[in-house]
Amino acid sequence: MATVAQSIPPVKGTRDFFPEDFAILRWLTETWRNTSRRHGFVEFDGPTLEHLELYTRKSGDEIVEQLFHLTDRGGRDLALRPEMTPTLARMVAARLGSLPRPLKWFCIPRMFRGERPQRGRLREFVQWNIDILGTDSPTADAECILVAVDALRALGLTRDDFAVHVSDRRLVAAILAALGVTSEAIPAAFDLLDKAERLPGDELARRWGESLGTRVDFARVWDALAMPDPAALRGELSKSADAAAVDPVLARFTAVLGAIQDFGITEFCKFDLRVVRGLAYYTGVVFEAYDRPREFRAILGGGRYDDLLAMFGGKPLPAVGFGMGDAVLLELLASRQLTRAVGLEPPEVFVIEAPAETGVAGQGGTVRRILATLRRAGIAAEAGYEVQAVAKQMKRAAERGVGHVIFVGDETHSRGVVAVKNMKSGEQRDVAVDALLADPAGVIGGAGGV
RNA sequence: GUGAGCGUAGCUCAGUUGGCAGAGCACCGGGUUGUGGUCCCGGGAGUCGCGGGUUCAAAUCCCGUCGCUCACCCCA
Repeated sequence: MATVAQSIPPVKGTRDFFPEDFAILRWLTETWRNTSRRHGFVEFDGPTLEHLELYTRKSGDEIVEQLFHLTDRGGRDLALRPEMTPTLARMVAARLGSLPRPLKWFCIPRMFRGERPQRGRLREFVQWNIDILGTDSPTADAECILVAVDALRALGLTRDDFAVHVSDRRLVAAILAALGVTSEAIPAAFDLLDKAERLPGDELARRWGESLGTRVDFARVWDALAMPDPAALRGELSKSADAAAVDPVLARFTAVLGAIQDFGITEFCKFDLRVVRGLAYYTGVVFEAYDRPREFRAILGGGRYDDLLAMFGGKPLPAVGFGMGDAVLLELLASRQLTRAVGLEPPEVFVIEAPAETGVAGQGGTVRRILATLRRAGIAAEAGYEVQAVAKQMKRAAERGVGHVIFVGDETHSRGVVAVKNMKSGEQRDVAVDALLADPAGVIGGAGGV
């Protein structure tokens, strides 16, 4: 019987959004959208389908295994977009000369990844992207963090729920260098630091030794990165020959922290050099937000990527931004019972047609005229398709939570009136059909407010 | 691609020395023919994931298979 549902379920890692589910997703995306606008960002979008090469050029061929790729009839290799940055880079590069800078753009695309789903990771998901392009100001770095914090607060999360861990790759690199990691080995070190908390200790030590040799002890590095504030860097770097080279980086990072302070979100942030991000293209400040108990994966991640745009557009363009996916965030919000729904609001008015006495004409036509007039006037109105017992229809109206019920029945036939009932107060009065049709907003408003 | 756990009604699940498949929620109907969410009564619904084996008898035991979940790989 229900064989389709059984034999053709949703594709693994994708989700059916029933109205009550979609209402939660809408709440989330509209909060993202409103937050973006408050902070001066404009929305853009690009195609869901892109040339495969757009992704392989930056990341190499191995990424093909991790995305959905297909071939069109002309033999072109295409991919469902697994990330937004290449599309953004192309669009910006196309109009680089004419766009006023800086650019503050956001988007809320659906994205796809061809991997096995697991907790907080799906094959189709929604990700909010915030990017500021064309400025290397430390204020822009801090502003991205401000936007992220503001959105999470708008969703109901507090300083007890999450923290943004702020770091800078160049500072981490300086510490690694001071501890003896060669510059060639730094990318591999970043990669392992990014995985450090997910890998078992022995596996981590094995890979560390494999990539970096045994001369530099991982535990030593890990401890050094736990320093509580940037000032401690000087002590850590005192032995290093080129400690002075770090000063400009440190000064800029301090400026970012100062801007965070000015924005009033210091209590939501945490200095944490153990955050480096897995991607190779970050060039400076990087940050990730986590729930405080660290029960879930990272809620968001981002940072400065000053060299990436040049790879696509030819001309360099400094940039900073972050991405925040819906999967982990919705799990966190659900665990705090903070999820809300928008778009499921009940209609303001429910029109009930009472069964007519024998010999009296039905009032279906009047019901339909009232419905259409109310809706034209901007008042959401509903009615059943069949005439049922009034008690039954009242039950439906009450369950849906409508504000007003309009009764259409024999009095409508005999006296030209309907009864308008305010469901909250219980107050009910007769209103001429003509008056209702002439001024629906006045009647409904007058019956007890919208 | 690797490893572990789990598959019984739409949902959450119960169902052990193998013996006729159940509960709650949800849904639908009714509670004396024109006004409320509670409450009462009733109803539909499942090839117990699928296939094979053992047995007089399998949701239950054995083998296989598919699916889901979680972890790993990867993390944009």
